[in-house]
Amino acid sequence: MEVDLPNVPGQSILCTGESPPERYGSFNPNLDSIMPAKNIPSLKSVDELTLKEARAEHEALSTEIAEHDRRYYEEDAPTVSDAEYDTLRKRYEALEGMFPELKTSESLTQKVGSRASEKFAKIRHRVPMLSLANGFADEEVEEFVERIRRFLQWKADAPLVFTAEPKIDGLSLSLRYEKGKLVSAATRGDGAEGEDVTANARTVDDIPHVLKGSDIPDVFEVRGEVYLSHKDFAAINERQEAAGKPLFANPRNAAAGSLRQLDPKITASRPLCFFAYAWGEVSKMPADTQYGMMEALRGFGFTVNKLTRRCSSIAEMLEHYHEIETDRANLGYDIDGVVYKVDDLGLQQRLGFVSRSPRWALAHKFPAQKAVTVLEGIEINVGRTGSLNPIARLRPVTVGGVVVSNATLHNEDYIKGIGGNGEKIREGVDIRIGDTVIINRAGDVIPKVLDVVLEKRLDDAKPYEFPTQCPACGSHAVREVNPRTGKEDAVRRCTGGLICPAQARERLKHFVSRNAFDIEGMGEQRIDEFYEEGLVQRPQDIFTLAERNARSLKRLENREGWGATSVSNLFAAIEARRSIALNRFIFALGIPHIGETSARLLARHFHTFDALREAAKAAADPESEAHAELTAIGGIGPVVAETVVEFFKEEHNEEMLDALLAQVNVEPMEAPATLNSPVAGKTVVFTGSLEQMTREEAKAMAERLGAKVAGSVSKKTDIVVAGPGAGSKLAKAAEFGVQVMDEDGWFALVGRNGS
DNA sequence: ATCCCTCGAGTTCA
DNA sequence: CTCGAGGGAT
Repeated sequence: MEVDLPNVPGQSILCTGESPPERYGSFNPNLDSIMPAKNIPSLKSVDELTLKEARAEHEALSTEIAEHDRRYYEEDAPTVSDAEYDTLRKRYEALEGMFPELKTSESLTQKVGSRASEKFAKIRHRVPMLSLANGFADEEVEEFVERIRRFLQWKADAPLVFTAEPKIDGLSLSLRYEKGKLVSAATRGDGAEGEDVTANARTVDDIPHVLKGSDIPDVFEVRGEVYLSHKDFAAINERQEAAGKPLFANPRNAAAGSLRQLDPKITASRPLCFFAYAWGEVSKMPADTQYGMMEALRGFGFTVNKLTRRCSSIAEMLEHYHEIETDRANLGYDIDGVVYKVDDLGLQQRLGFVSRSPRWALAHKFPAQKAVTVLEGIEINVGRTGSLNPIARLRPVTVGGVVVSNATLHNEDYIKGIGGNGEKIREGVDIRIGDTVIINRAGDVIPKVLDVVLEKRLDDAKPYEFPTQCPACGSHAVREVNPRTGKEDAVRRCTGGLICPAQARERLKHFVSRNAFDIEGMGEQRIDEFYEEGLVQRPQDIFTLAERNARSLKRLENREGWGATSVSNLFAAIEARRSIALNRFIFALGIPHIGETSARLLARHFHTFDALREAAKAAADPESEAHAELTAIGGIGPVVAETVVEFFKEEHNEEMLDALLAQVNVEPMEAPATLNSPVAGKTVVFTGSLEQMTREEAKAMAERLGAKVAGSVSKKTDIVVAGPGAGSKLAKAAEFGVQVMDEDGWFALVGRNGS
């Protein structure tokens, strides 16, 4: 058996030109983290065109768009993604905006029946649609309940009631009713913003157009799951087959496909069902428990799942879980687990959220489907940070309706059968090429090698030798030793740094990615090509591309598959990003350990890029004030500070920054919007034992109000909330003259529930 | 010194 | 979605 080490280890994922599926955003109350860059700045290159050029481009676009429209409407076979279509359309409109004489009666913008600029309009959820924490083992349910008891400081014998209901495997939908009438329906989308599928939702029998009953809140957002029964799924697939159309892999895909039909008539012909189980914005709550809400929903005319129960102990929860599991095959629709929720809505509110899921709910999933296949090879990809990432190449196998041919192997130790904190496969069992392996899809998504079938191991199978040289540049690849713990890092990294082409490409991909510069049309493939051809090798090259192209003989327009339009689209996308928010800019640099969150922390603290840069350079001396300032930022510790310092020390980076800053405008970050609360922007320290709330609750509450919560008192502290038994911190507060109050004082200041 | 949580950086397929 | 590691609390 041979190992195929690819020369070019970059990713092999296809770039469709469409932006990748939305990654989850952060669902903290402040949603700025997931907001796209503000308004798109003017398309600069349009106003540089002469009328003659504009006319030519306008005409070309007109033909192209008309053709896409025809394909879309008449053949139902579009050849471009919606995103690409939109770019064309926007450019077209921009041209007309600049040269109104182009706007004749022949213009596509003047004709009716033109395709809407996007398939579905977006709807912003007033209350984000969150995901649930999940677990597989019974113990995880116990931990979940324990965690809640601890958080609430609930005594062991104090009653705590949960609801338990099947977790439907469909699509989440949010329905908005105003004065009892259905006004809109939106898919979950990324949780913050979904697609408007109102017309389609109206065709679902289980979704009432008007709520029943008398005491109906003015605003009621009902959430639940759209799904297809097994019977209807089979019928739809029969019809698809008869019509020679591709079959749906599973009921969930079929339901998704049906709901996202542009023509509601098609949706109407698919017998979709809907279970209600949650809510978003509600002007007046009809009940104060989860179970009560379910009953209320039924009263309003919704279908709620019959298997919803109230449970008052872990034993009851598990019993109901196993009951549902036993019944699973007979339900007639797909479920993938059981959801537990704290019944009391007051307690739900107290429990609040951890990152992006509620602390008061857990999805207890059924064991994931497994499959057996053969490990045909191990490939090594090189990441942006130089990490050597092993990928299992598998003999293709179907797991849960999807064909899987790759899976991650995590790192060297995982292959060797040495477990870190996470699970190892099995004590002392390593993974070898040619092995028969068991895989599943973790959380039904990411394929993972679970175990090796040792009985089937080939006699000549040898332990896999993890490369100690970078497959891309040949540099040494090492596992650094963590100076604190004296332990080796789990990942082996290429030491090639700037000379490693794989790292350079990955850094570029990061730079243009959605949460960084977000340059549309700069996908994996295009970066790879441009890099290869020497057109774009460093971030700053992106912004001089158009200029160089204009001078060069080897023009982009002459490349195969490139027309004037694709080139002007790309340039327009680049121009649109010449101005960028500070936090995005910092994130885009790809400094190790600086992700979205830390980038925002730095942006908020320094306000301008120059300030950050100055501070980082001054912090080269670990004894300096600047160094202390860095580590004083909450969330930035010694390791992260050091990495930032190192980044700005590097001469190549200096050069890159100078070149880049000559090309782009980094918008200073304004001081965080002062929330309308008495503690907004203040730094609060809680000390002593708190009697009316737990520390965690206090912290969550203060942060909700826009305050920063610190652990120790300094001269930057604004308020110290001291309970009984407060000691040194109280003394410090006196020393610095910081305002001190007790819990009652705190509540008097901010109100009982923190609103 | 050790826990717990959050974050970053990697990952699949359609 | 997962892991490992950093940061902060204990």
